[in-house]
Amino acid sequence: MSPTTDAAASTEVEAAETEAATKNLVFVAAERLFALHGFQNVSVRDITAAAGVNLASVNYHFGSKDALLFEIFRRRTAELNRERAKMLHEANDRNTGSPPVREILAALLTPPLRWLAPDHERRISLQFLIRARSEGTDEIRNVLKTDVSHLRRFSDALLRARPDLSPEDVYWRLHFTLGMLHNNRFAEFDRLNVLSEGQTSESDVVALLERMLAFAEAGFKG
Amino acid sequence: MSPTTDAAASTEVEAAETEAATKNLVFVAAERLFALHGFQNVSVRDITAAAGVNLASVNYHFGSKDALLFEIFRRRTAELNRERAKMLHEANDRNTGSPPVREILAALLTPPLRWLAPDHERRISLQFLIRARSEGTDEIRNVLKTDVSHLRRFSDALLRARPDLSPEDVYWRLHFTLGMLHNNRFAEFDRLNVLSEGQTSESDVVALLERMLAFAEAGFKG
DNA sequence: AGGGAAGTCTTACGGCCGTTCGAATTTGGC
DNA sequence: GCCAAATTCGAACGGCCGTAAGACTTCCCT
Repeated sequence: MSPTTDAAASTEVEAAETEAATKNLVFVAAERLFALHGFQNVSVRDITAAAGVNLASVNYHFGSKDALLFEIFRRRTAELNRERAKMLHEANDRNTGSPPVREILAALLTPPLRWLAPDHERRISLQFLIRARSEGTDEIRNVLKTDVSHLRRFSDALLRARPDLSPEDVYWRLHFTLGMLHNNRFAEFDRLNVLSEGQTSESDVVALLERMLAFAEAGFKG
Repeated sequence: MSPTTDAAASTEVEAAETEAATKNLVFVAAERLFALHGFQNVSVRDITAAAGVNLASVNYHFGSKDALLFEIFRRRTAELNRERAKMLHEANDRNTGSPPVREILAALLTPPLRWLAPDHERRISLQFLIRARSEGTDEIRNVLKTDVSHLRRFSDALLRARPDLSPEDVYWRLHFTLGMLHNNRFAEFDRLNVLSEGQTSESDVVALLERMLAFAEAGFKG
C-alpha cells in the first residue's frame, strides 16, 4: 500500500480498524467461528489458533470471551442499523408525506438480504448476528429487549403509512416480518444454494428479497 | 392412587410414561432446563440435582447427555406432528376437494400456539422444541433437514389449494410462515404477558394465533 | 427364602475450559 | 541508541464437565 492510500484509509475507517493487527485478527476469526459453530461451541483456543495469535490475546485486547462476543455484536449491529436507517431516510426523501409500506419494509429487509449474498463482505456478519440474537449472552438479550429505539423508527413510519392500524397491529406484523428474516439460518442458506444451480447467486438473493417483501407487504395489507 | 386408576392410566399412557420413575424425572427436568437455559448451559449435574436423582442416572437411562436431548426432541416432535396431522386430516374431511389455505395454515399453527398457553401442560415443551431447532446437536439439525415428510403433507395440501402457485412459491411462503412461528422466543413470551395485563392469558394466545393466521393467509393470497 | 436382574449410589478419572501471571519481546518517542 | 510503555508469549492454575467403574441396594420371580 502507498502512503497516500494508508492516509486516505485511516481517515475513513473507524478507529477500531486501525488498531493493533492482532486485535483485528481475533475479531474476524471469532466472528467467523461464532457464526459457523455458535458461541458455546467455540473456545478461546479455537479463536486464537484460527487467528494465528497467542492464547492470551483475547483477554488482553477484549477483557474476556463474553466481552469479545458483545463487541462484535455491538459493531455489526451498529453497521446494519446504519444502513437500514439510511434507506429509511432516503425513502422519506423520495416521498411527499409518508412512504408506502413496501418502501419501509424494503429499508428494513434490503440491508440484511444484501449482506446475505454469497460473495458479500458481511455475509458471515449477518450469520453471526442471527445466531447472537438467539444464542447470545444475557447481556445481548437485554440489549435486544431494552434498546428498541431503532425499531421504533420503523414502527412509527409504518403507523404513518397505515394510520388505520392500531399500534398493536403494527407491532405484531413487524414482529412477524422480522421472524421471517431471522429464520434464515444455515439450512436455508444451503437450500438457497441448492435452488440456485445455474443461476448467479446474486440474483437468488434479489429473488428472495422480492419474495419476502411481497409476503410481508401482503401481510400488512390485510 | 387407587389400583383402578393405575390400571386405567397404564392402558392410555404410552409405555415411556410408565417406566421407572427416575427416567421420567430426568426427562422432565432436562426438558425444562434445556428450554429455559439452552443445551450447552445445562450440565448433567444440574439436571440430576433438579430431578432429585443420582448423577449417573442420565447415562444409565439414556446413554449420554446428547442422547437424552435427542430423545426429548424426538418424542415432543412426534407429539406435535401428530396433532398437526390430525387437524389437517379433519380439515380434509370437512371440505370437499381441497381445504382452503386458511384451514391448512390453521392446522400447522394451532397446535404449537395451543401449547404456548401459559397454563398448558406442553408450554415448556414448545419452548424446548424452538430452542432445539436452532441450538441442537448436528444430529437434530440433520433430522430437521432430511426428514421433511411431515412438512410435505402441508406443502402438498397448499399446492392443491393454490394450483396457480409454483412449488417454489409454496415452499418459500411456508418457510416464511414457519419463521413467524419459530421466532416466538422468550422475549416475546414476556412481551405477550406485558400486553396481556387485564385480559386472560388464554385469550391472548388465541388472539396471537388469529394475528398470525391473518398475516400468513394474506401472504399466501398475494 | 434365595438368587439374579435392575436400579441406584459413591467416587473419581481424564479432559477441556476461561483466565492469569511473570517473563520476554517489540514498539515508539527522545 | 535508550528507556519506558505496549504487546506478545509460554505456562500453568483452578474449576467444571461428561462419563465410567464398582460397590451396594431394591425388586421380582421361582
